[in-house]
Amino acid sequence: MLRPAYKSLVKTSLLQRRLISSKGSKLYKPSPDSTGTILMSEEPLVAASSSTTSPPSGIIDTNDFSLFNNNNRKNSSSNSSTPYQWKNSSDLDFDPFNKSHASAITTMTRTRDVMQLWSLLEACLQSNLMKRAFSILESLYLVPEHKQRFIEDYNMYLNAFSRNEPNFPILKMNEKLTNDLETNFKDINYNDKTLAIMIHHSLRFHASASSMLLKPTISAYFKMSVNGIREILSNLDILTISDLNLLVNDLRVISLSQLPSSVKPILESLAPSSSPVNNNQNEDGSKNLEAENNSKNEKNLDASLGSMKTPSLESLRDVPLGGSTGVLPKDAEKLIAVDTIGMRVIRHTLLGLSLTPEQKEQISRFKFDANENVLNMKPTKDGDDSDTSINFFEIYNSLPSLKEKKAFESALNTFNQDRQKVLENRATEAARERWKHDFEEAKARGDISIEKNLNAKLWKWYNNMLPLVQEEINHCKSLSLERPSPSDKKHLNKVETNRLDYGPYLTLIDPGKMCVITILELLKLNSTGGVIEGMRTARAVISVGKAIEMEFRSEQVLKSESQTFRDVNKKSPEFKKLVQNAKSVFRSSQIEQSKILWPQNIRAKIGSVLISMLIHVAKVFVQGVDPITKAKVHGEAPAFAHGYQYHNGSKLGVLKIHKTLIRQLNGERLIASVQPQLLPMLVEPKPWVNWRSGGYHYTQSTLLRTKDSPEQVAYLKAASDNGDIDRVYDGLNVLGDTPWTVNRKVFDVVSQVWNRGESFLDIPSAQEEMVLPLAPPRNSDPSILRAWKLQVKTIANKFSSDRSNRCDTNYKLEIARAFLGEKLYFPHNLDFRGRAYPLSPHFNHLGNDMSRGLLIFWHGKKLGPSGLKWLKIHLSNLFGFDKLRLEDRVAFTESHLNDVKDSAENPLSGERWWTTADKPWQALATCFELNEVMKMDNPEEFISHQPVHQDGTCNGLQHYAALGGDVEGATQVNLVPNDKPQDVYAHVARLVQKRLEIAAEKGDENAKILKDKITRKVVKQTVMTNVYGVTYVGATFQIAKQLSPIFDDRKESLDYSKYLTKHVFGAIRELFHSAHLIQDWLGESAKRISKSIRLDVDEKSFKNGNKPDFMSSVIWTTPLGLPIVQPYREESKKQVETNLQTVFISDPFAVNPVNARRQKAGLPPNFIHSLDASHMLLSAAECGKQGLDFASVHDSYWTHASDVDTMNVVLREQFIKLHEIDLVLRLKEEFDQRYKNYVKIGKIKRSTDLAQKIVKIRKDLSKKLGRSTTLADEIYFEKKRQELLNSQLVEDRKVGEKMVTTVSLFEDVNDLDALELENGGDEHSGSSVLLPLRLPEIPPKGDFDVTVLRGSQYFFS
Amino acid sequence: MSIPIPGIKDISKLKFFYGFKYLWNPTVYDKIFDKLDLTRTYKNPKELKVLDLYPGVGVQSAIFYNKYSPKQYSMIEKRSSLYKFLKANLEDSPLQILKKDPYDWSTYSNLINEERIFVPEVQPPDHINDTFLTVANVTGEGSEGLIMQWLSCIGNKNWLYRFGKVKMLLWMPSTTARKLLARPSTHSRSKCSVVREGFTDTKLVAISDADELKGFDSQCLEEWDPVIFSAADMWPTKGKPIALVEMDPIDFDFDVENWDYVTRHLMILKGTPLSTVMDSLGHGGQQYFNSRITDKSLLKKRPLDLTNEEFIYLTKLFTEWPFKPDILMDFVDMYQTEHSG
DNA sequence: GTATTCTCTACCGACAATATCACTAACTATGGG
DNA sequence: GGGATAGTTAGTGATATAAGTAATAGAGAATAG
Repeated sequence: MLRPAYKSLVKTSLLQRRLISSKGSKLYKPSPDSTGTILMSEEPLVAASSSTTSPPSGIIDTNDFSLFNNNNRKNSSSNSSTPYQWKNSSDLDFDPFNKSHASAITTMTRTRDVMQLWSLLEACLQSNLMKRAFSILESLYLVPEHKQRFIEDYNMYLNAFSRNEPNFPILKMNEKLTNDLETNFKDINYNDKTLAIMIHHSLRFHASASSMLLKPTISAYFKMSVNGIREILSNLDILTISDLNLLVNDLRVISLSQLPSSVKPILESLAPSSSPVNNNQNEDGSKNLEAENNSKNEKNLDASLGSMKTPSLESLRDVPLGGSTGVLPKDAEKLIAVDTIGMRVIRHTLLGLSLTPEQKEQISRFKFDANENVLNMKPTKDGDDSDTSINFFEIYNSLPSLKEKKAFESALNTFNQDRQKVLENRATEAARERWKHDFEEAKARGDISIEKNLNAKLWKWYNNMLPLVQEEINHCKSLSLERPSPSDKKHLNKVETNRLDYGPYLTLIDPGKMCVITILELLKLNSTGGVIEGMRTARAVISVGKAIEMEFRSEQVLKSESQTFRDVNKKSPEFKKLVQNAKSVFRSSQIEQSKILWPQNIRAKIGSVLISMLIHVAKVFVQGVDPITKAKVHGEAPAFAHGYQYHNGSKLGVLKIHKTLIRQLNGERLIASVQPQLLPMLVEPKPWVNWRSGGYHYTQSTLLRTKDSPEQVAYLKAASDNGDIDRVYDGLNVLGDTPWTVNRKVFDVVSQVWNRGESFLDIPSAQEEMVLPLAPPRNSDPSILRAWKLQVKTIANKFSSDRSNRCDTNYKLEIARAFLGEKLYFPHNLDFRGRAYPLSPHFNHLGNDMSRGLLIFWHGKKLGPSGLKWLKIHLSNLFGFDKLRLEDRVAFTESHLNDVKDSAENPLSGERWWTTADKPWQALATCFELNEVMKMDNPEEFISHQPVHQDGTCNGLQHYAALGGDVEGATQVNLVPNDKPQDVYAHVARLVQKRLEIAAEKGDENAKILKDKITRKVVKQTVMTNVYGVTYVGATFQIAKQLSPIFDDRKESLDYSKYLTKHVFGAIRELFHSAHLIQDWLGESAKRISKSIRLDVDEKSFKNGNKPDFMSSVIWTTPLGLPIVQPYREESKKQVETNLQTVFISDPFAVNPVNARRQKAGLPPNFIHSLDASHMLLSAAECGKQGLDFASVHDSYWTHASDVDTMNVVLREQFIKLHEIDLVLRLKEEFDQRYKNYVKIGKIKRSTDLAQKIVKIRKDLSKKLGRSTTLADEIYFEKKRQELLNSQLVEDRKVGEKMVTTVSLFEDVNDLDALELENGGDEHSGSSVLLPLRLPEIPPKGDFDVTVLRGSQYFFS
Repeated sequence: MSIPIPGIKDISKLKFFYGFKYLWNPTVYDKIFDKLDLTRTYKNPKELKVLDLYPGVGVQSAIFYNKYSPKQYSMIEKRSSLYKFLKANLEDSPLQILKKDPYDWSTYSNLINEERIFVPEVQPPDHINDTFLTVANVTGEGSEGLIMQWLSCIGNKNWLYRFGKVKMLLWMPSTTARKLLARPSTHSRSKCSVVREGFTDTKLVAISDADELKGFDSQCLEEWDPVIFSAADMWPTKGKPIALVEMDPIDFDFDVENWDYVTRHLMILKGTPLSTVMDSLGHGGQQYFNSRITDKSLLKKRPLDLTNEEFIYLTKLFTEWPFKPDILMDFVDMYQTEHSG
């Protein structure tokens, strides 16, 4: 049958029409009259005004939930302590807390340009392209909205200028500043940072050419201070420690107390033994500044320093003062390696512990040099490991006393701090070194070895690529020098024009590093994106670009860090700690400052330039057969090739990797290509203190994984700056602080299996070639040819997915190997709903069963009285028996003790009982422990490292039941105490069975056939996904998959599935009726919100006066204060030209209408997930407080066996706390408040009075305007009215009150629902009008008392 | 006895189908059949069997039958309303109406092999089959793929082309006709026009919009001298213009699979000269072809400029390439499913 | 005012079509007064 | 030197691409009328 056209043709054309719809393009050039407020994207799009005016109140700032205790729905809205922070502030602005939609449209347009300029400015300054930088400044100056923040950009420039021209005399510098600010940038005033730069410059100039002017000049600058001297001094990114030392100890123009607290201890220790004379003198003058200057960071540091002992003067006496300021380090890398002090001390500390002679021997031999011992990444043969590295975990475990353990950990931590730094900063160099090493070794053995050894080959590529990159950089540099102004593009060919775009960025990073990164990225991307032997070009260029940017960022942090602290030589570990701490605070602030991200198109361009160079140089030796002579032919071919593939008529750019290389990659250990910056950490992650500071030390990450949505960032930043989400940080920091180590026993088993190359559990086997069926003759029937093609495709896809699967396992394994015996941490951040994920990809506890099996807690805890029981239960759970009574689960394990023993002692050669588990690797890990326990006389003394899980039974439904107060639902998901756990899936299966039986009796054929085939498994997935709003069609597929083994015919199986799905849906709806009411309410609310219009939307943005673009996304606040913004909007993608091809990437700055459908479908699951995330974070924080090691996989909470009881209490209490108030009601109130003055388009009966009045207004208006009115006009007038009503002037308000608009008419209407016509009602006489947005009434709450779950042992089990 | 031809009044009552259009004006049909001069090929129309795919309302079918009175005239129409319409109009006529799906390959094997309702004669490839003619209307917007598949069937000598060189009279959107008939070095030159060149001798017979002619090669137009009619002569009158082409299979002798790969990949960068574009055929392609192409002026051409002869030449070189890529693996897997219960 | 046409298709982590041509606005260069 | 005009180019929008619609089909929303 001919298919309708829309599927293929119209679909694409529509997509295209949308992406190029006039909106997107017009935004680049905002109309000159659009004068929005200043809202750059890094500025709070959310009410800056409200956060400053409204006192922190409500749930966000209160540390307990007492304010939540209002269980009475009717009362709570009038309660003065409202649950959301913004309620108090709504009197200023007519809608104070949401500037993101409408204003964004006018302001974001320019934001985009500014962002691009910024990023270019930063790049130019780093590359010392001062002229071009200055011209960018001039452009930025012209953006009116940007004026307020312009001084920051100027400071950036001035600082670079000073750095570039250290010998620019003090007076001349002053002249320049004056000139710039008085003539070039008239409207701009300096700030304290400007002064800091001037002071720094003066000091430096003085150091090389001593000047009489120094002291008076500096004093003058201090006097010019805008916000006080402390403010100037807080610019640690400008003023170095030696600057401060000069100021405090030599020139004595300032006192110690004026310094930022993070560096005070250092300066104190640097001071001459007689305390500074002028301490008191200045203190008075700066006292009033102290209060306002206390930034959060300082507070934080104070806390951490408070517990630290200040170093005695004794130990610091020989620290040289940073007297000479010398030339700036051009090459920051050199500075990195210096940091090896104190390692002897560590060794001494360690040797002082009770160790076996072997351990002592090991430690004496071990070089405590972070640079040489980053991780065990050397591709040595198995078994060699012990020679070069230490198993810290074993030593730690063998230490007898707690005291010694503490000492050991402390020493290890000091060592690891350095290693972490190296790991994050020097990893590319490490890779390069390894390649070189292997190359030289191979070379000694002859040419063939080089070809055989992957690393040697990479070294060759690297060497060939490097000159190309250098040449390109030179091109870029000379081009930039020739053409300082970016707009001056004449006489340039295409290549050069492009070069002008990416040049400033490309020159930022060491060419060698870029080569390494490019090579590593491409190897990593092998077999991704559905490409058989290669990857998608688009993905490749962006990944490389991103990796380069990431490298740049961490280099930046490192550079400024070493500049500020460069004169501080560390002698004692105590002092070192001091510096380490000051540095970490410093890093936080630095990372935070680097606000500018490279534009996506730049990333793509850079990536493509590098990749095309690699393609050019990377060669492999290949063998082939000459088709004519049949002779074997050898030759050299490019390792990578750029080409295209089609999919459904769409082109797809691909980078193919040569078969030869692929084969080699499959046999290699891939550790060399893991992105080193994102490995697990060796030390505790930097705690989260604000939205973009936390996690890795040098690598920037943000708290939330935003989907390129400025809106999300804006709300997050506002909340973060407001201090509203500190409790989120608390929970997240607990997760990050849990130390882990690799389970050596499990690792050994995995490793054995892996090396055999056979398929085992979910590890696919290592296949060399795929076997394809013989092609049918060409003139066979088309259907036969097609079937064969399909077959080939399926086989190839299976092959390819197996390979990428194996590759993934390879990564996991190699990371695990690298961390054998190490103490490791997983820094976490959140997805946009607030769920926590580890930042490090590949290998973490959220991974598959194998990853989880490979991880155990670093800390061991004695099993104690209940630990053994939980360990046994855990094993039973892992075998899938998680719906038995606890005692039955214990019994299960006890009945299999022999199997446990066999599994632990002969995991591969024995009966392999463990492989029959649901989660075999974790089961194996547990068997290992249980087997050890059984050897003990007193099991309670056994020290356990195994995480034991407690999982919520259908956690989503648990939250729904609590929300709806639904007794029946609550019972089903174990919120109600019961002597045995309820099994939802089994129960649904029974219900379906019952329905089928009834239907069968009525003679339903389908029911007769299906009725005995309903198992728990058939319905499980559908019940689970039902919470996520699975559709009828989707569920049918799921069920069909389960049913397919029963029916031979696929078509038949699908037909039955369709039938069955109806019953399953019916059964679920019946069982969780209340949950569905809430789901429906959430969906309906989301729909209405995303179809609503903000009044202050620029009425000009109505293209068609009656059809506005809907811009409001659904936004809410979690109980922890985290603002959630659903990011679902229409996509707008653009083609961006790169060296290789154009790539199609989304434009992150475009402001697009919301995708109402996704908003609606997403709210129910997202809201629930935001709640389970809150529950988890609350539990994490509390567990952390109680000293537990805690980890989680969303709704599965992990801790030591001995602590399970404690954790169980905590998580129940937190759940109760969470649900003590009516969260649905709270959500509705928040919506009502947030979307207060929004309107929607609806229909009312034309015959009503109201409709008549509206018609009259329209008529009058139409006469006045001389044209027919539109809804846009009505919005305009209503907006005017609202403005008047909110005016400061009484007269205005009076005018506003008298004003009648089509919207104001509805103010007197109480029952909007009665008035409004439903869609498609049989009334033909409805007329479209603007109605105030009203949300549906929330469904009634049942009687379930959430506190009863205190007693439910199967709530989580 | 002649078969009644449905008039515009009758057919305009039917709703339309995704851009499916047809000429209804009998006078234009007269011109078209004059132009086609089918008796040149079918010397003895009484022996002719005609397979009419998507006959629509059957205007053309009726006119054809009245003109030539073939031995068998079978219409295959799946769409219910049209099928009913045909049934009602041609109830007692010798025209055969079958409610089958022309899109489905199995329709033909049933018709020919199993049910033996329509059994054409196999004829040797030295001439156009003179007892079997296919007529089709594939003017629907989404059905271009079907035409392309039929074309590739000519290359495979399967489907209806196992009966020899079977002529086809094919209605299609004029944009499709333009693509198919594009000559080298023209904007519209694309892979499918190379395919057309490789497997068929195709002529434009009629077109519904004079404006459309500017998209075609003027020299060819002179030769074809197509019948031009107006939008008013077709139904529905609005919508994109349509064209009728006459498609005769020709002899060819080259490695179709490799040729397919080479043309497909080269035509992606159809504006890039062969001196740089060959790398997109596989690892080291440029180097290899540089060494093999003797006529260096060929390297200056763009894929767009190449005749099929030249593509065949490149294909020959390609098949002789020791390191040529696996042409079977030329696809991506977009739908890896993850997550199971 | 209804009927046809189009668009999805369970949430999150997650990760993406591209080449070419026509057209236009904006800018550059030119040659003549 | 100024203004007009031809020529150039950057940027955007439109369209074609492959060729059994991936396994699938019915509901609900958007749009045309």
